[in-house]
Amino acid sequence: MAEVQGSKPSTGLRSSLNERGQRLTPQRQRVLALFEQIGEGRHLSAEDVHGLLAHGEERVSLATVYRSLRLLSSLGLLQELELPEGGRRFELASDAHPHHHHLVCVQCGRTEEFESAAVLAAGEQAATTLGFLLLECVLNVRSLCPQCRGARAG
Amino acid sequence: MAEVQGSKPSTGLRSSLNERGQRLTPQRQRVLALFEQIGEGRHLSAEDVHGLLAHGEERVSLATVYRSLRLLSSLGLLQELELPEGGRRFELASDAHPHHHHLVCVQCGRTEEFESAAVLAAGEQAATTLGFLLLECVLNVRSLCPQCRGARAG
DNA sequence: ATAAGTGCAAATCTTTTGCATCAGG
DNA sequence: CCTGATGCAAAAGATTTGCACTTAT
Repeated sequence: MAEVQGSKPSTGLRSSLNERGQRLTPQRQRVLALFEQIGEGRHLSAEDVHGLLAHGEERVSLATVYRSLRLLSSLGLLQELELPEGGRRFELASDAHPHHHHLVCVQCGRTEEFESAAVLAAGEQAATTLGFLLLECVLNVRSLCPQCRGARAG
Repeated sequence: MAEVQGSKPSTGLRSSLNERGQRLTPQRQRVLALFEQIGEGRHLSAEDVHGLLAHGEERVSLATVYRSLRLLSSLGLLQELELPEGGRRFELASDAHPHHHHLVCVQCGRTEEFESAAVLAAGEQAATTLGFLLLECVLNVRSLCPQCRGARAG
């Protein structure tokens, strides 16, 4: 099912790179393709990416994974997460869901995503009031999921 | 205005610790007092805390700073931030502003805080919908401050 | 060709731990 | 006293960097 080929999703990647005099390498394509294959809501650390690409010919050195994550983020193709629990993580930046929010269970780590026009509006209002230009707006709701909630309540 | 004395703010600290069979040590008091002295909106890393407490008798070893930050956070007296730019940071947890949001300039790092009932309401609605129990709700707005905005438009 | 990118290993952080010593309750 | 806490230094992770070699353009 998750059989997506690295075939030709890098159209945007190639042009972004060319503009900056940078090159489209198989490593960069693999890293980006990995995020595209696993789907939008997934959060991966550098180590995760390195591990997932460890297959046969697909391997990318950890140093290059770090370099690629930074590059792809700066190109706006990946988004660095802001969830403190457990190191730096990245997810695919989505045009469809540029300002999506996270409901995180602080107990078990379960994460659900959601969107909210009201939140975006509030963020925009705050930005405007202070003269800032909003780029992205992410709400993190630290909470207890149904299971952990039950467990704690005893 | 922000003239808070380190004198006797540890009332809550002492009792919280006693409940858990833990001790009120001068190091823990110093770390907490530092956050109280610098005021609510300030974000400090472990290294910052260690540096700021480096004065004469006040010094606290870095290892203890780390241990204290974790402890104070678990007691709810400090709050770990979720801003990726530049390592783990903490701020004083405030009863007055439990769910405050951050407007962060991605260029220069300038950070402004604000509150919003609408955001909290949205967070609560999402939590309720999915059966989660909301603990805390933090909106991070990545943006460009007036200065950097001007510079970039240049 | 030629400058950018990669892999590897070494160098840097950042954070955690083991252990002997110290001190709060 | 006795157990929890501290400081130090070593250990463990996480991320970055120097360099010789490879490769997109």
